[in-house]
Amino acid sequence: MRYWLFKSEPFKWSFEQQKEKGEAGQEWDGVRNYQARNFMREMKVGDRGFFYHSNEGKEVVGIVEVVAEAHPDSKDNSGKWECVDIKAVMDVPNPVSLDQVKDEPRLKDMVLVNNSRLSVQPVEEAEFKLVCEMGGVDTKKAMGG
DNA sequence: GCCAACGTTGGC
DNA sequence: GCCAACGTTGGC
Repeated sequence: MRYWLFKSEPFKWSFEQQKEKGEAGQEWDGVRNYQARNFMREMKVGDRGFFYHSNEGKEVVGIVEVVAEAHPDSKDNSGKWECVDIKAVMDVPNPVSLDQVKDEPRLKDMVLVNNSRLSVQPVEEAEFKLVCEMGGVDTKKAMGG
């Protein structure tokens, strides 16, 4: 089991919209970055991730789960790009802001802090757990245990 | 709205 | 294959 972070501008695709898709989940399409694509290729069904709102909010607002492994992006004609499907698992009761992440020394190595432009990122297990705790999330449930 | 950081493109 | 120019992202 690995952990990830999915970034989206809320006025393009918000966690609210993600939740409306329910158990079936939704393609995480539109990623046009090789690094991000390669991370998606590494994802397995059942992996958990954060749903992060960039630009507006700048906070971790939800927990998601990978429900389909990398497959061609249905919105792409070039054949180069792939995406996974994810579903919403639960809200983060107290969304964890970028400022909070930056203020926490134990999170200084998070990709979110060091490579803020990458839209799909890996998250270390310890980082995932800590952010869950900061957000008031039931850690066991969030981490699939 | 600005601009730094980064990734991609294209001329050579 | 290098690198300058350009476009995009995202924090501020």
